[in-house]
Amino acid sequence: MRRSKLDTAATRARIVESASRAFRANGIAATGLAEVMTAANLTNGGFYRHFASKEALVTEACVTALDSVIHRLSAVATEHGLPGLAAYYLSIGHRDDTANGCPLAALGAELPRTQGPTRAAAAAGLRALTAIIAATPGASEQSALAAASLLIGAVTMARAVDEPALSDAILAAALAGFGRL
Amino acid sequence: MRRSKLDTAATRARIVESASRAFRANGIAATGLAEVMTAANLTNGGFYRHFASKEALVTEACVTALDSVIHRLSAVATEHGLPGLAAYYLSIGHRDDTANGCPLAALGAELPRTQGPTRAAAAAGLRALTAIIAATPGASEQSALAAASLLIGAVTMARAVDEPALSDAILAAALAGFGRL
DNA sequence: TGTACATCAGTGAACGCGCGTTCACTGATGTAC
DNA sequence: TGTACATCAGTGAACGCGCGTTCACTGATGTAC
Repeated sequence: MRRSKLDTAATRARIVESASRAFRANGIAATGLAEVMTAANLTNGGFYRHFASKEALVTEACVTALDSVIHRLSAVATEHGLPGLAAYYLSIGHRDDTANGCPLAALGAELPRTQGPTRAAAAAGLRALTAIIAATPGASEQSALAAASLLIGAVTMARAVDEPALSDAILAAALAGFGRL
Repeated sequence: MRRSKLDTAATRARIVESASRAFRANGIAATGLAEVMTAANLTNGGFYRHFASKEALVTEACVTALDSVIHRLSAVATEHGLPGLAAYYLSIGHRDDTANGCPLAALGAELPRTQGPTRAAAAAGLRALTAIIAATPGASEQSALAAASLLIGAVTMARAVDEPALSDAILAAALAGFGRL
């Protein structure tokens, strides 16, 4: 039955939230809408009251995930400086919590195959991450872009390999390398 | 009808080759076996004469792609040194030819969700890339691991964003940063 | 070396299944008077 | 402010479709004598 505007907005937010975690954890193509809706305590059918298509949800889920992660990273950088930001991004906790981590690292290879708005959001997210890194006396925009790429590549690879020692070594090497960029 | 052992081996290689390109170009989850078989000039049904499952093909396709790319990168490094290697990996040509490029950059985010053998192959590939970079007087294993992560992250992001200027800037920034690692 | 037969690569149709999407229906919410 | 009715969020079943996989069949290849 019909719900209040407040309830409707809350439901929509719950779908986006659940999708944003599922996409990061299992990939966009491998995540079904039924799975997302079930995780949000809803049934399939209601989906299209909130979104025009799966792609529209993908865009919103990416935007939301990026907003949340950028906000968190920004707070860490303010409190602990650039070394703290790198340590946080390259932490074992971040590596092991793909579902709540940076979507650029979780979905990187899938982003080229998403639609325009999603890719634009990804670009904005990368710019934002770069801006956080560049907001330091002496840091150039260019070196910040390289540093951001290093963070994303390292976490992606740390998750890809199946040898714990190598995975840890990637994070440690990237942390050391981050200071040199 | 039955084929000669030579023909059979050639067919199998054709399937692996076609799969290795399709997986890199479109992702593993988004690539169907029918698509792979059609690209290899075969029909669906024959697939299981050569492979036990899609996952088995994924592993072989990754191994093959990694072998070929590592071999190419090794040759470039021998001929043009480390700067040449970085310039090659971070080239616009590599960025724009995902189907024939490095599978670590093309499939990075999908690798955590593949089976053991595929992830082991990815780890071996990353080690091989790191070894090529570390095979330079004065280069440490650790900085090579960070450098490899930078290359992979940069190409992944250069493909993800939809703004050509930003994409080019990522590659340029990574090339400059590579020298500092 | 020649013959008879078993093997098996490849075809093309079919299997069950889960996908994204649609729809008729319910009943509380929101709106118009 | 109270009433009558239109709206629409959510349900649950169904749609067509393409997926990975299986299978009966064909006929050239490989093998055994």
